[in-house]
Amino acid sequence: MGPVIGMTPEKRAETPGAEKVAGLSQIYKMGSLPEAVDAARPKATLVDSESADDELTNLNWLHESTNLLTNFSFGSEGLPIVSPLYDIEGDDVPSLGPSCYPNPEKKSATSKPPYSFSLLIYMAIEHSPNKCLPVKEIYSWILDRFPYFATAPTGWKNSVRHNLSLNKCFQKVERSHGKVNGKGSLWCVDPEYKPNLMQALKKQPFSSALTFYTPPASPQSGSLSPHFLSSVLKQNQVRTLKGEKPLPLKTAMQKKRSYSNAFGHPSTMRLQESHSLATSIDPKEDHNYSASSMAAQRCASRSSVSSLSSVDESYEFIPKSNHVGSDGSEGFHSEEDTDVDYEDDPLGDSGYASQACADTSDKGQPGKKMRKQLCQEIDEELKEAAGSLLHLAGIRTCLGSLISTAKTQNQKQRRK
DNA sequence: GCTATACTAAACAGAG
DNA sequence: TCTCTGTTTAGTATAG
Repeated sequence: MGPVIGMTPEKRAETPGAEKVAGLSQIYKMGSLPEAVDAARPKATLVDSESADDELTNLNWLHESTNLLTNFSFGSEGLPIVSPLYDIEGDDVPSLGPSCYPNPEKKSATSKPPYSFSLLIYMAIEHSPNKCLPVKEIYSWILDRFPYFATAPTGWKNSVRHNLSLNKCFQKVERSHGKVNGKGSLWCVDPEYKPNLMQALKKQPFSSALTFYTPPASPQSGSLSPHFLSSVLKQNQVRTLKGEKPLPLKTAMQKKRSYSNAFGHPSTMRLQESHSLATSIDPKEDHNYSASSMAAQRCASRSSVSSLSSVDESYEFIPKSNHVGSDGSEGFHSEEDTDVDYEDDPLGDSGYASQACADTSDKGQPGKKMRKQLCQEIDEELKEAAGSLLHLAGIRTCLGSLISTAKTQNQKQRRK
């Protein structure tokens, strides 16, 4: 069984038929949804695929979805877009507005939402432009979408925090340490568990939340993985120690792309990275949420934070001497320059990084323009990276399921 | 009855 | 000091 991904939140929910206003057309459009399920397919493929994709076997939740994806798509790569979900639901729901969210929940303002807290948090985070939110923004989002909580006892906030802390689907990403504004950390969805959450959402009476899924910013960005990011980070740390200029992320990406072009198809590289990401998690990891496994969970959870947080860490490893503002050299800015004020711009399109940049550019220091430009560049890189992480999670799941399916079919053919 | 999952409450510490 | 955030523990409810 998976982590706390909304197993039976609506069991006690007071809004049973709460309308399937799901934006299925959005799901249809969004392409690389790995959670598509063909209910008609027999279960068992995972067993067969064990040797081929070991890391999948540690995800017990996948046993429920071994019928995943006979139909799926990499929307951005020109493959046919077929959404079994769409078929299953059998609905032709009108496309949603720009917000991508129909607000079905508001129909039952006084009723308890049929989602578990983990799903609510997931939706909130996914709905944010940067796929990262501080707790306060998560509260706000939930309050906005589910007015029920406005009148509910404040204990729900405690539950939200409790969930964030305990549920390893969520990763804490430290904000910069400049401590100008904003308490606490940002919370992101661990890409590794994104499919789990999507799966859980799909199991909800109405899976409107699936419409939150957003494809990566660009096809190219699919080549960025947490491992890649952290490797760039490490390289730069070494370079910094050596007194060299840090390698900008974009440069590293270019090098990587040229490498993948030379030695294989880029998509292959992506999949390899995806695999490495997956294998970074202990196969024996306990995914339960029970008290007996809390400690193990916490270990696993905390260890998995590093991959994602490396994006954020990239702000921190540059010594002040290398700072752009001081010598005009390129590179990442130091942590003191990256403070975020979420109160002023709670994750607008500018996002975390750009907000940080705005802060830095207002201090009237030399190299202002250059810094601003660099900040924008970094902002774009981070956005790409964020999109890539999500994309990789989907690709990995798709691949695993495809392998499983192919193996099963092979075996069936051999038996014949 | 047992187990797993989810929710709630409470206490506590640290930071702003 | 107060509030917010994050962590931890304990207890309860529900479903399988």
